[in-house]
Amino acid sequence: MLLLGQGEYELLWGDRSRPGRGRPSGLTRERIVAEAVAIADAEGLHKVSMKHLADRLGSGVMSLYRHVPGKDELVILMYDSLMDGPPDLPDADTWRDVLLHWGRTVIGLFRAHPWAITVGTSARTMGPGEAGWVDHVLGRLGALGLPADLGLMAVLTVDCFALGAARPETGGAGSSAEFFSFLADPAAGARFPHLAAVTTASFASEQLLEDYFEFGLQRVLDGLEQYIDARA
Amino acid sequence: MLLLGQGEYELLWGDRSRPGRGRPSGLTRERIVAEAVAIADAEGLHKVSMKHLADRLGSGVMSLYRHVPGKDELVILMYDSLMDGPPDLPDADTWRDVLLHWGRTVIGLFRAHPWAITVGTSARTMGPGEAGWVDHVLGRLGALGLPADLGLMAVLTVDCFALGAARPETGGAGSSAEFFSFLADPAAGARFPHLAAVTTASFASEQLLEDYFEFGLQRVLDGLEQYIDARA
DNA sequence: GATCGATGCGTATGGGATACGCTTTTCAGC
DNA sequence: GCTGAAAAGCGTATCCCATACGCATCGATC
Repeated sequence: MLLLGQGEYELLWGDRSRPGRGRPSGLTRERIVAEAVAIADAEGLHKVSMKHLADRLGSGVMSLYRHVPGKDELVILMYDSLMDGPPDLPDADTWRDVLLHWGRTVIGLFRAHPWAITVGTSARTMGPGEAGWVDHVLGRLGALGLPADLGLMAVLTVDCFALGAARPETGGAGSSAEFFSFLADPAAGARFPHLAAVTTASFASEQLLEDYFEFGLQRVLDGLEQYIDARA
Repeated sequence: MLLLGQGEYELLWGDRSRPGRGRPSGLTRERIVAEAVAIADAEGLHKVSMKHLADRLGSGVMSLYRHVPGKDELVILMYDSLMDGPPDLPDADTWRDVLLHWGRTVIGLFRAHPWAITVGTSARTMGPGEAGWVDHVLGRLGALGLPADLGLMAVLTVDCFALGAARPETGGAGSSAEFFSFLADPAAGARFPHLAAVTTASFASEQLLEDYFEFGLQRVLDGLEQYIDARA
């Protein structure tokens, strides 16, 4: 099936129904996208080449282009496919807990698929998967009494924070020590006195640095709560 | 000058002094990096190719490799070079205002150099430029009475939010309308009822959606303030 | 069974990164 | 000044990648 519009909207939301005529396809967009995600998860996004992908699928390279307009579009579809189906959110009694679980789910997604971080920071059009996820949380938040427009702002805020905190390094252990490894050089300590002082102090409370996502998330929720309470 | 270690640490922090011997270089790493940044700013990161860059510099392609180990490393250097010199922060009387300006400065950087967003979400080692910026804010925060370790956590939190909010689309006008354009289709409205309800409501308070960075930043600062006050 | 329309895919093209090795240039030490 | 070590500059060749084009193939509809 050929895509007519070249915009992302057409790509993500366009009519994908097949006219009855013509040869039915063995390859499907879904298979292609799923395999590409598998490669990206296992070997990194830079290993997702049309050739490698076609080999895995047992097809010719150019066959892929019957189902996907190009490489860039494939990556966009890969991203949206990660959010196919509702997000796995535990039950909660307060909107604050819903947002807490939402934040953890979002960062969990990016930690499981680090290649998606890049896509998330550049996507321009919301796809059906992402729309489904957002719709789902908004439903939960609404049911717990959070006004609609505030709910959207809250979700966007938590989203932004989670996305920004999701740097690949965050996932690994001992990352902060590595991040600040340059301070081992005494000259660097003199060049960056405040930073050196701070990190020396902070290595005592190492926990904080390692868990800065949880720390920040709680702060974000505190801030949202304060704003929403003031509104009520 | 050839780089021995292939790690980012060596790249960013390694000894770059030149032994007296040998031909002095016309090209310098600084010139190369600066030109690459100029290309990325004007034409996008994907237009920064070794060939294009060499042409601009009036040199041969392979000459670049005498000063930079490879393309990936060049991009890392480009990123860090954006933070060469102290950040431009207005004077402020409270640590809250310092953090507010910090957040705006950081997102301003990413809005001015959208290609840097991708790098920021993947960088693993802090370079001298970034260290200088962080050291600078920490100095300001410390002078206004914020304890050192809390300052670092606060800066990291604001950083994460700014980075996550810095999607390229954020800069443009009318982006939220485009982002939700799929809701124009009545079928989508039925499929995503909560989202449809919310956005219909939200388009009344369009301001909020367009300025969600400012909104979120204030919430983050509220949350940090609450936590820090409770500590004191 | 003829036809139309879609699929599968081989080949060719143009670009990109970079390994290798040769040439050129400079300065340290004589 | 001369000489040679050391570093810079860079042309060539190689390999990988995305993708335009066109042809062969296949199935459902008529």
